[in-house]
Amino acid sequence: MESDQIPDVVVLRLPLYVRALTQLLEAGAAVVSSQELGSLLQMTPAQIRKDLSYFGRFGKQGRGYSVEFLREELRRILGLDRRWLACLIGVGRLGQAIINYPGFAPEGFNIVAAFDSDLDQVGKSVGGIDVLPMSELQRVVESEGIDIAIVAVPAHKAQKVMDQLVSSGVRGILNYAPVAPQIPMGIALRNIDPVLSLQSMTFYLLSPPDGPVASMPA
Amino acid sequence: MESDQIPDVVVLRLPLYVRALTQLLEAGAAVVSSQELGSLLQMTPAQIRKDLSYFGRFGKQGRGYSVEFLREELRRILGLDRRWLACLIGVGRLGQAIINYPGFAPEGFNIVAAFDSDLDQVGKSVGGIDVLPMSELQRVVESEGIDIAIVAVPAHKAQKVMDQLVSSGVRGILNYAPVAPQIPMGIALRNIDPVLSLQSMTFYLLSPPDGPVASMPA
DNA sequence: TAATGTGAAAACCTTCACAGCT
DNA sequence: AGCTGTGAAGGTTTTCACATTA
Repeated sequence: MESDQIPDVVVLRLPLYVRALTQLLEAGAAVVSSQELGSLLQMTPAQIRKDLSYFGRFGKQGRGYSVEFLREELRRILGLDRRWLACLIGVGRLGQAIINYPGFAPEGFNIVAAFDSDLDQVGKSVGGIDVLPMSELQRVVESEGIDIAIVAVPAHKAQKVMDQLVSSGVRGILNYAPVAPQIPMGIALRNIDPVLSLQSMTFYLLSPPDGPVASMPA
Repeated sequence: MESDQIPDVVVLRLPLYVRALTQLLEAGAAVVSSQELGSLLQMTPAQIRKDLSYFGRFGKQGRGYSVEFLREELRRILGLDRRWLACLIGVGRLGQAIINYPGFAPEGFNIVAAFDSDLDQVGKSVGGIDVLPMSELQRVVESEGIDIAIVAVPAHKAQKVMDQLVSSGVRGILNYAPVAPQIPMGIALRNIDPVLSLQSMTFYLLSPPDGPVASMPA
């Protein structure tokens, strides 16, 4: 065995810490305690300290954490200190909204290619990117060094696209199609599904609970 | 004390079951076992049976579950057997994509009003819906009986909007802004944040694990 | 026979509480 | 004096395994 496996839930929380630390940095804070960070994110200080302890010892006892240092470390751990190239599959309405979404590039995620199986779309330019046919997928993924694919195709085409992506060499998939894709081990998958979010939310709208109602932002 | 509290993770999975059952129904399946459902969703049969057992006894021993019956029951439990009215806050690029997204209405989620604090946007029609000023929020939420708000405003405006929504009487919030909102207990909150999803995914792209890499589709 | 429903066990995650460092 | 880092405790979720029943 090598180093202990990091719980998935912990990895899901690290980007939240990075975001909070970025805010603090912009606000001019030099040091932060787990207490403060916790109240900012509505989490317990103990959870934050425990999460960080999986990766090292970043704080100074009696003082807290250097905002800038901790932020840098977490960004390095998550691989956010470099650029990631992504391609988009499907340039319908949703795909176009994704390619024009201004939130990806500033965070280091660059959409550098777009594909569509509809030959009427191929050749068009969407958000400044030429739409290529699916037959070009593997070649472009390899030549450009694309790591991530963003899938915005109709549900009934999603599994086939996933299969093509996996064999093209993409290593991570951000899936917007409302399906539960079958993906081999070793490929990272994240699903974005607002309908699913609403459908679990309504449970709590029917029978308001006593306790707090919230969700992991993921 | 009344009936035992249902774990949140269980509620998050119910819509997945509903979706799989809908597919099975369309494929003409009359009966399904937890085994089959599990392989469709890449979950263990035991987990599915346990999840369902929180709500009742829906199966027949030796046979499995009636696809149609189980689907109906789960839809009733989640409150999906009725319409839900939603309003949209923020009609920028993202907001327009949301209002034009064709996936909500067929699932019973109807966006019936849109608001924006930018008075240049007010009065326009987006996706067939008139954009109203924020000052109209409370009146419209009450008169139309709106339960859910979808937030698509810039990060720096999000918390203020949340506060307005809470006092307007909305009971659930689907948040697309990249922030961790402070919300009082009793309001249901779901966050949609593709950047956060990518930022946790890259961890696994750096150091490919031995185990499977996946995420709750939420 | 075949698959559910469920207590009990195991695994996992969060919180506690305090030793130890600055 | 104050806050981290962390074993241990506590709580929650998943998995097991089998009695039960159609």
